[in-house]
Formats: sequence, structure tokens, C-alpha cells
Amino acid sequence: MGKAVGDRGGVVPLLAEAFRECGFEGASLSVISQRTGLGKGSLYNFFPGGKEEMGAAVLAAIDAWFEAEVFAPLRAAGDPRAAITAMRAAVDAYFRSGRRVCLVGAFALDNVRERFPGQVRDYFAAWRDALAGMLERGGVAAPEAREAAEDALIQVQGALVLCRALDDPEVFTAGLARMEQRLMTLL
Amino acid sequence: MGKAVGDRGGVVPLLAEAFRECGFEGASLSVISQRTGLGKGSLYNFFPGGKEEMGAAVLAAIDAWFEAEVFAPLRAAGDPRAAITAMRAAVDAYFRSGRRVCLVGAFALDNVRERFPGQVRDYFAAWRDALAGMLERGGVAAPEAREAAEDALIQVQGALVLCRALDDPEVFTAGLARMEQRLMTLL
DNA sequence: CGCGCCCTGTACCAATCAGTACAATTGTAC
DNA sequence: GTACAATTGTACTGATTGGTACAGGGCGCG
Repeated sequence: MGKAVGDRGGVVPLLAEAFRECGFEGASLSVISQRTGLGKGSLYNFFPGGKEEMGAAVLAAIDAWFEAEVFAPLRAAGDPRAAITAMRAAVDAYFRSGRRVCLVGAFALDNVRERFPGQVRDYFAAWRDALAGMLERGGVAAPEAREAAEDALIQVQGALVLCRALDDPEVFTAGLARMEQRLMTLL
Repeated sequence: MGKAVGDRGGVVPLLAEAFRECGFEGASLSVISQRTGLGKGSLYNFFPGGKEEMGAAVLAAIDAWFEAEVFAPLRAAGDPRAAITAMRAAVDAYFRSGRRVCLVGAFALDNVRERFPGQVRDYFAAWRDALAGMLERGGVAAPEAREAAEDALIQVQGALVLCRALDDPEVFTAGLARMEQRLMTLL
């Protein structure tokens, strides 16, 4: 019956949004089918592994986005202060000022974490290491850089949780601003 | 067939642990029945409203615990620095140094949030207000106190997420220590 | 024009879901 | 001891779950 989507690449963002809004367990195949406009046949054609493979593909896509837009810029040589501001801007844009949830963080809290153990850990480890490396190049000692990087990630994730809980986007924006400011004072 | 548990009060902690480990949607009635040792008959006898009522009861119990062990001590007059240390200790004990998840935070990220909107928001709002009030009594101006309180909650929730993601309890402990230190420097 | 391969909708599957009904059994009050 | 009510296991419901099978239709290549 013809083709609607060239490759599975175009479907992944729709999958991601479905997982974000309904959770991994909550996103049943019927809602996935509805959101993507694809029947079960197509879904299992693109993702023979079922929901498991869909989840892995979504996590991989998220990781790829952050790798290109956040991690790589952090690793590149350049003004550390500008890099921090750029990271803040990219994160704020990605999470739509708190209106969007971090799927990786949600997976980490949920039990689904045990289904994608490597991908969840690697995402945060890569972020932390890239940020810590940049701070080191800015003159921060290794242990302090690592702690500051972890702290920054904690603030992003915590701000997303509290922002959703209080239903107040301002909480996320203010949290990100504090994160940026704290990183700046280290340099 | 006799009675096994006097009132439903004794069941709630078991329910909470089941929700924490499996998530709200993931905790099916069969696993709940297994974890609590109660058949469906008993469960629906104690909670006629089904899972919805179980979730509400668990949230209420968590709120009651924090109200007694964390919020009330914060509201009570006393040395602010000692109050902060006590809060840190209570939180660390409750979350078992990061091995336990914050169910309210998990609900906030998940879509289940929409089923218990008031309870999730009230829990965090009560915590924030109690902490901010204590800081004000310690001499911190109202806006700064509120911001610092929000920041502390962010750090707790973020530390829980990152701790689970990296599977490293040290992340939670270190995050809590930073939270305590930052509050201290305000006083 | 025709062949063949990918794509896709539909029907179907066993398993499990939350929830209901009810009869059996127990503890308790008298 | 007896009656009553609360408690509980079991069987059952209809709906939905993730996943499979397959036949048919559309497109590219020759």
C-alpha cells in the first residue's frame, strides 16, 4: 500500500514526543500508532524489536542531538564563558523552558531504566565529562570541575522536576540561570 | 476468611514501595497483590476507588511523614543552622542515600501527575514555604529566601535523578552536602 | 509494460489489565 | 453458642496490552 515515511528517521521525533507525554509504559502501541500515523505493520517493519527498539532509537536520537548541540561545543576549544552561555541557551531551547520533559531523566527515575541501562548512564556521563573537561581547560582543578559539572546536571534535572510539579515555567528558567551563574563564578 | 491487616494503614507503606519500584502504571494489581500479600478482594475492600485511591493514599502518607519529620521542624522556632542540618539528615535517611526514589518527583515527571495534580503541587509548595519561612526567620529577605528554598528542592530532586542515572549513591550524598552548605552560607 | 520487493492495513493471538461479584470463612459481640 | 458483619479468596468480566501473520497495494527497476 505504498509508502508514507521514507525511513524510520522521520518517525523517531514523534515517538519521542509520545514517550515524553505518556511515559514509556503509558505510550501503548495504539497511542503510538495514532501519534505517528503509522499502523502496527509499519511500526514493526521499522522497529522489529517492538517498543524496546523504539525506546532505544529515541534515546539514541536524543543522545545524538545533545552530542552535536551540547557535548561537542563543550569539548571544542573556545571561550569557556561563552561555552557555558551557549550550553544554557541550548538546554533552555531544547526543554522549551521547562514545558518539555527530559526523557532520559524520566527513564532514570522509572523502572524502565533497567531496560536501557547503558544509554541512560552514558548520556549523563558524556554530558558531565564534556562539561568538566571544559571547566578544566578554563583553569578549574579536576576534582572541582567534576563536582561542578555534576552539580550543573543536578540543577537541570531538578529544575525540570520542580517546574513540572509546581506547574511554573519560571522555576525552570530561574534554575538554569543559577546554574549558569555558579559555573561562571568558577572561572 | 478472617483478617490479616487491621486497617489499611499497614498496607500503605507496602503500596508505596511497590509504586516506587515499578512506577504507578507498572505496578499492576497482581504485583500489588503479591507485594502486600493481599488478594484483590481485600485491596478493593480497603481502597474501593482502586489504584487511583491507592495512589492518593500513598501520596497522603508521604506528605504526612514529611509534614511531621521535615516541614513541622522547619516551621518550629529554633536555631536555623541546626534546622538545616536536621532537614538534611532526615532527607538523607528517607531516601536511603539515594537508593530510594522520590515518588512525588517521579509522579511529577510522569503523566500520572495529571491524576494527582493537587497533592504533587502541595507537597513541594509546603516544603518550599516551610524552608523559606525558616530562612526568613534567620534573617534572609523574603525573595532570596524563596529562591534559596526552591533551589534546595531542585538539588534534592536533581540529585535523586542523577544518582539513579549514574547508579552512584555518592552523587546523592554529595548533592545533599552542597545543598546544606549553600543554605548555611546564607545565614 | 510487467515483474518483484518493500511497505502497510487488518485480522488475529495469547496474556494481562483493572475492576466486579459473590460465597466462604473468620473474629467479635452478645 | 450463635448471629452478625467485616474480611478475604476465587472466578469472572470486558477491554486493552504487545506482538504476529498475512494478503494486498504501490513504487522502482528493467
